[in-house]
Amino acid sequence: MTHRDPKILNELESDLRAEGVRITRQRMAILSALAGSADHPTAEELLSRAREKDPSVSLATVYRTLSVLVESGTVLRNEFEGTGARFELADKPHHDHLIDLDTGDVIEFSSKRIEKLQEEIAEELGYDIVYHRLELYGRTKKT
Amino acid sequence: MTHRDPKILNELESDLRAEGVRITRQRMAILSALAGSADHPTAEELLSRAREKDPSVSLATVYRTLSVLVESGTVLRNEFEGTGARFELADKPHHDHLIDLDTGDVIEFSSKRIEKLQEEIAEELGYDIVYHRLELYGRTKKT
DNA sequence: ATTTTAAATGCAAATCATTCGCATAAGCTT
DNA sequence: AAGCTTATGCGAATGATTTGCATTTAAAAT
Repeated sequence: MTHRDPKILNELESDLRAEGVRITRQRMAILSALAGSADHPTAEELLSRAREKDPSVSLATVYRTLSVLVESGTVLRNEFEGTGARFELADKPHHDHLIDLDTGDVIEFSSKRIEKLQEEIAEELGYDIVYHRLELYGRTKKT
Repeated sequence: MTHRDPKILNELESDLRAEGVRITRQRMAILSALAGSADHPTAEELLSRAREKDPSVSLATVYRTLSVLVESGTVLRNEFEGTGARFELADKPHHDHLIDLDTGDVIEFSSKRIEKLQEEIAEELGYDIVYHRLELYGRTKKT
């Protein structure tokens, strides 16, 4: 039912333990809910998915856990237009997003060339890029 | 005191009238406050700047006016990280933004090549881009 | 210029997403 | 198993933005 090998969960858990992050029932429920998500869920969506594994999880804990996971670099927070923040596991190489305006679907893509150009632009302006955000909003081409 | 030729205000006004937008004292105060801003003010900042011209302006009206102006394509709304939305007059050619993480300064830039690559990527994914958002977050290079 | 009519305004209350305070519960160290 | 420290759930607080409503006002009609 999950779209990822469950092995990743154990890895994530030990990585987090190694960083001194306490592993609680709720945190594991949230983490596995996220690992089992093929989309980019909101905190609210993650809450209901996590509750399937542990009904005691509260929304506040989802937010607090996500903060911890984002701090540790385990999770990425995206703020697309419209909805609240959307989260994803940071276990894939860097990518940007294309959002389907009709369905809300989020498609991942990446472009070495765009990244390179961004660096060049920042360089010319005398800046070092710490991070960036690139989102394309569009609709499927009518053929 | 303004960084733009005031001529633009009259143009904006007649364009808006032509679109059937009612011109009120408050709307003019907000519009001219924005035209006189060299930065990317928030609604709150715009409120205090507009109040210098017309003290009767309220925050609700700033928001309502900005909505109208965004709808009409006169104003662009940006949602950078951290603060609330920031606005700018849509009288310049398209550009993206680099945000200085230390000062909050917003620098505009544009890259034909990046735009082109975005189009190509969307094309490959079967999409037409309606709009996009590209923001670089960084700090000045230590020399 | 005055009336008319639909739309804009100010104010305060309502939303929405997210955060926080606090008393209780539960990890992790020994 | 005991103790210390951090995490949790709950509900209240926050911050940005929106909305309902009674009142004012811009622009159209007279």
